[in-house]
Amino acid sequence: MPTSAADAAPNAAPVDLETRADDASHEALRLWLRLLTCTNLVEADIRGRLRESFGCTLPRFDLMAQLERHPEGLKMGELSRRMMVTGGNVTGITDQLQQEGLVSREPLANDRRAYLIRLTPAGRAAFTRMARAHEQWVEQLFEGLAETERRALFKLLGRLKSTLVSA
Amino acid sequence: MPTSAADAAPNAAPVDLETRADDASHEALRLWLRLLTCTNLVEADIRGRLRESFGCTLPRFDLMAQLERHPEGLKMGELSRRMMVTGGNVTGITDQLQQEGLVSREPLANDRRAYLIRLTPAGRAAFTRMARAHEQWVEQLFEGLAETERRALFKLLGRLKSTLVSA
DNA sequence: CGCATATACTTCAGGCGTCAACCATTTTTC
DNA sequence: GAAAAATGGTTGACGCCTGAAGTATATGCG
Repeated sequence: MPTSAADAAPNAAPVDLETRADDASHEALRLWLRLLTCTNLVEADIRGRLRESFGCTLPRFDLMAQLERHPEGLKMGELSRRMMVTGGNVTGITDQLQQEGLVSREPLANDRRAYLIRLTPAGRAAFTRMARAHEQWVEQLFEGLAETERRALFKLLGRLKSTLVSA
Repeated sequence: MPTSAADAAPNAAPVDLETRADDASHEALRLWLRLLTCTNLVEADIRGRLRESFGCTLPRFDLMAQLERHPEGLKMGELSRRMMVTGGNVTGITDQLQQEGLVSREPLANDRRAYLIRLTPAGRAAFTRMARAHEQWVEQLFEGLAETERRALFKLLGRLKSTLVSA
């Protein structure tokens, strides 16, 4: 939780521009802090429930979720990109899910370097059970916001996201 | 990155309520997903810069930031609560910062179980340098949003946060 | 007082995540 | 075609983070 270093006592020097700059920074900082807090709160809640109810972790769930919506299979790199984590990380999670028989690594005809990762039937079944609960949890977490608020928030985050990726 | 299990082909069964419920869930899910993405993008950027520019990690920076704004010192438990991480985690990070001479653990008169963690002069100096850059990074990351957008987003996140903690 | 409970912190095992280095296989380039 | 570069994936070292169990001190209550 970052904070700022500059809430010192006021001084007599020309503070116009600097004060404005500081204020802008503070404002952005507080926005960022709040964004992070909200994400942490939601994430902690979901992770806890996932663990309690299904003995599953969030990353495992997320990986399976990607596969679920891409039944044709995904390569490791695609998984990595979609999950916004590094390749090495995906390797580890995939290894475990494969060990547990929830996903499969199939060789690719054209490219002998790559695999195609898919949910096994068991994996699909396990994921479906979890996804139902997961959807409800998320809906509950956000239902304190009115429909219009959710829509507005969604839109603003969309704006933010687009400026972030293009920056 | 969670997704939903239900974009199957349309069927003829009565889909009214269920469809609505699904839509509401999908909506919340997409909102959550977008929130997470934005946070991840910002966090990754800042972490990378912090590492490149100062060889520091985000958690270390955050811990020091908490101490900076509480010069009277904080107990481990307070740090843990403010940083929204477990106590065990704070122990580890504090150990390292202490090793590096950036923070100090001072015994507490009333309570021999607790310490008071404080920035050392060296720690304060190091943090001040980093905080200056950090503020600019954050401001840059959000400057793609107009002032009114930032304000609106800040407000909406405040609403979300309050519903989350009270839930 | 003396026991029970609560609090402050640490430790440990294990999973997540990064980065950097590495191997194997394409693809490019000349 | 062969050397060079790019791509797909894995590995290993290291740090963050959690949950559960453990230690030490404080507090409450009979």
